[in-house]
Order: sequence, then C-alpha cells, then structure tokens
Amino acid sequence: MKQGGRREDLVDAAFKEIAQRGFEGLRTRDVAAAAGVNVATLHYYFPTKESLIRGVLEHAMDRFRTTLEPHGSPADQLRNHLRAVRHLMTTEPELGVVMGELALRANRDPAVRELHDEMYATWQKAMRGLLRRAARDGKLRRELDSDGTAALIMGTLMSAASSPMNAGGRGDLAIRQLERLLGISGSIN
Amino acid sequence: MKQGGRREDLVDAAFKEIAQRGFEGLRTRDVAAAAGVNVATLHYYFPTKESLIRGVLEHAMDRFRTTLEPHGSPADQLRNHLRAVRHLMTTEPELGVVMGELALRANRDPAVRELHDEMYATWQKAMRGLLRRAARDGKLRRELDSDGTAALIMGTLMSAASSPMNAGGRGDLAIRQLERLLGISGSIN
Amino acid sequence: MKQGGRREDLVDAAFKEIAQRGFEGLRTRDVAAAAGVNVATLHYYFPTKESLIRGVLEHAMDRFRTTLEPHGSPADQLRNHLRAVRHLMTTEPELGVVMGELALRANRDPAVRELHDEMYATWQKAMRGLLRRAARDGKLRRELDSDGTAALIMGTLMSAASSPMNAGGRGDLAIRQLERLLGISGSIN
Amino acid sequence: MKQGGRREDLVDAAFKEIAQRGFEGLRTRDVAAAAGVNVATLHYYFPTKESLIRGVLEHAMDRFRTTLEPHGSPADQLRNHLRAVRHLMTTEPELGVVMGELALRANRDPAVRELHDEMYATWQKAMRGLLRRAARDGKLRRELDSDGTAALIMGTLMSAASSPMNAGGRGDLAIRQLERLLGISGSIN
DNA sequence: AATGAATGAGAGTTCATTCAT
DNA sequence: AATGAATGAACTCTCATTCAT
Repeated sequence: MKQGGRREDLVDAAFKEIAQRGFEGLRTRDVAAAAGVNVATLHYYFPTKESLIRGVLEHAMDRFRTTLEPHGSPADQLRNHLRAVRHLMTTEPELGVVMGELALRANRDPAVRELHDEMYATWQKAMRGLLRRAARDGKLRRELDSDGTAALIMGTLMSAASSPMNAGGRGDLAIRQLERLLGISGSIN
Repeated sequence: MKQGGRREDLVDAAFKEIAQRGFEGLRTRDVAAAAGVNVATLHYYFPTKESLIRGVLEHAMDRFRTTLEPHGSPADQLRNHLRAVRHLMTTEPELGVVMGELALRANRDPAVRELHDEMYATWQKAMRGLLRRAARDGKLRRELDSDGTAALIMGTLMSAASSPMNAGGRGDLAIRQLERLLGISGSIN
Repeated sequence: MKQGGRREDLVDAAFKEIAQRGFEGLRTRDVAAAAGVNVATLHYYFPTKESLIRGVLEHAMDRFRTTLEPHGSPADQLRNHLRAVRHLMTTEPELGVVMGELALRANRDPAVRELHDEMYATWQKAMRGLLRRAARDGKLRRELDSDGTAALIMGTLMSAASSPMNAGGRGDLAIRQLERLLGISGSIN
Repeated sequence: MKQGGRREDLVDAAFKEIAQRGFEGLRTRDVAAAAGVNVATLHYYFPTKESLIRGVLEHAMDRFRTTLEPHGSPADQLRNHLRAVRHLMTTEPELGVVMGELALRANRDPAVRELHDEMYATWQKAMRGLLRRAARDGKLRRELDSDGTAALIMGTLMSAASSPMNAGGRGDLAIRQLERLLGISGSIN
C-alpha cells in the first residue's frame, strides 16, 4: 500500500502532526523525525515550512475529493455522497480536523484561501449538478434545487467532519436529520 | 462603549489578534502593544499565555451566549435565534472565526474541550426546548422535535459563522435554506 | 522573643530564603511574601536587593560573632569555642550555609569581601589571643601558638559548618579530631 | 593544550564563568559568547542550563580527582596529596571556587548532591586507606588512623581551596600546620 | 540525497525596581 | 508606612532555516 517516496512520507507525517496538534503545534523537526529523516532533509524537499503546509493541504483536499467523488448509480449519488461523509468521519476523523484547520487558515492566508475557494467552487458545482438532476428525476422537491441547499449540505458536512461536537459517535445526527428533511434518507443504509 | 479595565482591554486585544492571525499567530507582545501596555503588564494579569487564551475563550463564549439568548415573542424565538446568527455574522465576523478556532482547539486541549462542551450542552438544551415548544404550538412539524434537528441547526450555524465559504455576503444562504426546510422562514425578515 | 520590626522580619525572611535557595534563588518577591508584606514595602526598607543582602550578611555575622564570643572560664575558652561551633552546627545549620554563601560571594563582590575580611580579621585576632594565652597557661603545646593553628581551626570550623559533607550527624568528626590533635578534647563534653 | 571540541569549549567557558561570577551570575549567552558560538549552539549541545551545569560539575570533579590521585612513592602519598592541593590552590584557584559552589549547591539540588556525595565517598575511602597504610608503616601515630582524621584533612583542604580567607598567598598556612600536627611535614617541600 | 552542526530572530516568562495613591 | 499596578531589561529556550560535507 505504501510505496515509499520521501515527499509522500513527509506529507503524511505533517498531515498527522497537524491533525494532532494543529498548525499551531506543527514543528518541522517533529515532522522530519516522524518521517525518519533529518530536518535538513525535509528542507531539501520542501524549502520552507509554508511549502510543506501547501503540500499537506493539497494532499488533504485530494483525499477529500477522491473519497467524495460521486459514484455508483446515477440517482442515488446524492445519498451516496452524504453517506460517504458519514463514513469518512468514522474512518478518518483526522481528515475532518485538517479540513477545519484549512478552512480557518483560509481566512487569513491568501494562498490557502485560493486553494480553499477552488475546492469549494468545484464541490459546489458538483453539488448543484446533483441536486438539479435529482430534482429533474422527481426524487427531490423542486424548491430544493438551489444554491442554498448546496450551501446547507456542504456546511453541515463540514461542521460534522471537523467539530468536536460530533466526537463520540453522535456526530452524524445532523447529517441524518438533513437526509430526512431532504427526503433522501434512503432505504439503503 | 468602552469602560476600561486593563484585563478587559487585554482580552479584547487578544480576541482581535486571534481573529486576525489565529492561535498560531498570537504573540503576547503584540497583544500587550495593542492594549497599550508592556508585556510584563500582560503577565501581571495573565500569568501565562494559556491563561490569557482561556480568558479570551470565556469572553467569546459569553458574547456568543448573550447575543444568542432567545428573547422576543415566545413563538418566534426560534426564528429570532437563527436571524440573530445571520446578523452576528455580518456585524462581528471575528466572533465566528474565534469560535471556529475554539472548536478546533477543543479537539486537543482538554481545558478548552471542557469549556466547549459545557457551552455546547447549554446551547443544545435551549435548542431542544425551543423546538419542542414550537412543535407543541403547531408551528413546527412534529417529526422535527428532535436532537437531530438541534444538531443540524447548530452545525449549520457554526459552520456559517466560521467558514470562509460564507465570506462576502453569501454566507447566510445555508441558514435561509434551513429556515425554509423547517418551515419557519417567517414573514418578518 | 520576637519584637516585630519590619526590617528585622525582612532580614529574617531573606536569611531563610538564602539558606534554602542560595543567592542564586533569592527573590525579593518571595522574601516580601514570607515577611507578609508587599514587594514595594520591602523596597521601602531596602532600596535595592544588594542592600537587603548586605543587611542579611551583617545579621548573619552578628549571629556568628555573638554565638562564638568566648565566654565562660578563662582557660577553657578555646575548648568552649570549638564546642560552641559543634553545637551551632546542630542547632542552626542554616547559619553555616549562609556563611558559606557569604564566603563564596566575597570572592567576587568587593563590598561583601570587605565585610568578610573584617570579620575574619577579628576572629583571627581573638583566636590567636586564645591560643597564646592557652599556651602561656601550659594548656597547649608551645609550637601551636601560631597563625597556622588559628587558620587551621578556622578553616575546619567553617568547612564543618557549611559543607554538605557534614550533614547527617557525622559533621563534627573533624572538629573532634582536631580537638584531640590539639590536646584540648576536654573532659567536659 | 587545547584540542577543540565544541562541547569541551562550552564546558570550559562555563567553568570560568562560574568561577568568576558564581551560579548566580551564570548566563548562557555569556558562556556561548566566550566559547565563540551562538546561544542556540550551546543549546544544541546542552538542552538546558541545568545540563550545562551538570557538565561543568562533572568536569570539575574529574579535574579534582585526577590532580589529587595519589601517586609517587607508597609512604609519601599522603604528603604528596596534601602538597598537590597546596599546589593546585596556587595554579588553579578557580577550581577551588567552583568546588565551593558545588558543595553549596549540593545542599539544595539533589542531582548535584548525588555527584557530590559520590565524589566525597570515593575521596574518603582513598584517604582512609592512605592513613591506615601510613600508620601500619609506622609513619603515623596510631591514633590518627581514623575517619576523624580523614574528615579533618578533607575539610581543611576544601576550605583552603575555596575560601577567600586563603587568597593572597597565606592560604596554605592551615594545610602546613595540619601537616605539622600529623607529623608528615616532610623534608621534601 | 542526506546530515550534523550552526545560527538569527524571536518567543514566553521573570524580576528588581518605580510610582501614584 | 504600605500597596497595586506598571515597566525595562534581561533571561532561557525554540524554531525555521542554512551550509559544509
């Protein structure tokens, strides 16, 4: 599963570090140590700490994108999407935390902001497409075909993924309720 | 509007600093300077940086609590509550960011975690009370009287308040849509 | 026994502090606290830390001088003197430590050096007087009537009083042996 | 004479600094500067100030041990030992001062205490061995074969080495007198 | 490609001292 | 005579970064 590659190792280590201690507690030395190399080696691959962080964010977003890529039967995609997040929250709680850190950082770091907005735009477009198609198929009430619903879903998912309110299993209450409200709380579960 | 008090000044300054640069960028020296005092003075009031942060968080949560305290006509309380957040997001975007930082930090700092959970529990209790009474009054569909709805509302509000997705005015799309879904998108707007 | 007096209280507190933590660990705040007053009050009585230290040293030397003042029967004075130190070591081990600190500090602080030398000179004069008179009375071998013996006695006493080698009761071994060597290990014990 | 090695340089510099200003006046920056490196470099070798101090103490005790290691003809060892200290006092007065600081610090710092006691025990054992053998050879009065004499010698030596009473050449008065009393004031001088 | 050693620029914290009251 | 509040200067320690090897 792992195929080495110093760069990847370093990004992985940094990812875990951020998930555990936040940007606040991110130390190049710790990352290097966790990856089993010298700090100087880290700087060979990532000239600055910022560049390392950028690497982590790209990686995190890739992971997010990949996992959430709608797939499966055409009409169930929306349902699947939400379910995928519920699943992700359990399997990889770290990802949620890192996404949260990313979101917060986007507020003040223009470079991160750009990454964030790009990802958000992509997501939103996909989301809207799904909603529209679902509505057209009669699987969704007409009035839900909107940017508002996309925003609501995305907000709920993000907060579910990153907030400590959701630790301890009761995390997906909100998502489930949203599914019910949207009328897509599929039989398949 | 301002009534002095070094302690308050320092907390205010730290609050703004966190909102602007995150915990990551919080520097005692900058806080002190912003409050117009020497660093040593800061440490006279707050022995450690951690204690200053705690001060800020308590302050932030107080502010949040106060603002969101449901008031006004009895049946409209829920509506008012949501509206208050929408309003808060515009007036004081900083508060949202700080709450976001708080939430993230709660994931790794037990002391913060405690503060967070306490606030969350209080809020949830209030929320559920509101939902129940609204349902009893016939203003809300029966099936919405639940923990899930409370979680959904709170998640949406939090994410609306702290995420950069919502900057630039389109922030309250999600909340509005939620109101519509709940059937409380009151004529009063 | 205690008749108040802020100055004395402060000196006492500082003395104890030095005995416990050395000059290295002496903090004006701690001294003030131990004396039950504010730091500013301490500075009212002692404008600088140095002046407080000076006060402590004078106090310590007074205590040393007083205790060791040869008294009692004329010929036994020497014996009594040594015995007094042995006694002092048990009763007030703190005094020894402080005298040790004083001696060390004298190496680099001219003001302390002056105090130290003055005390040393006085002591040495008294010592020599004692030795001479004891020798004249036939209580001491002639060849011991010298500066060397005085130096030996004083060195032994000082080291016995301040060195951790002597903690735990086995401290006065050296003094006893010295008494035997000098032939004054009196029947009175 | 000097063979480099940053660690050694730093220890040397710290040693001199302590001799000159005491623990009280020991500043990492000064030590680093004296060794010609940045403070951060000092912390590269010694993570904390305490660890640097420990390094210095070990070094000092090594130096002490080495110098005082009894060598030369078997019966003269005792004499040589005392003479070596007299010599050391003139050649390296700093060592005495540092040993004094060490002794004082041992009173309150358990780690230092351990070092001190260990060295003391070693020394005492060697001393007693010497005394016994000298007595057996008939070079020493029988009644001197004791822990008391060992303690007396050691106390005298320590105080001679570290006390300001001994500055200015008249330092070895006490040792000489002790030699005379013990009857070992050898013709060799 | 990798590292041990080194560093400049801070960071948080401490402390003797001052001053208005 | 006493204090709470304030400060400048300094201290130890940290960290991203560089560089010779």
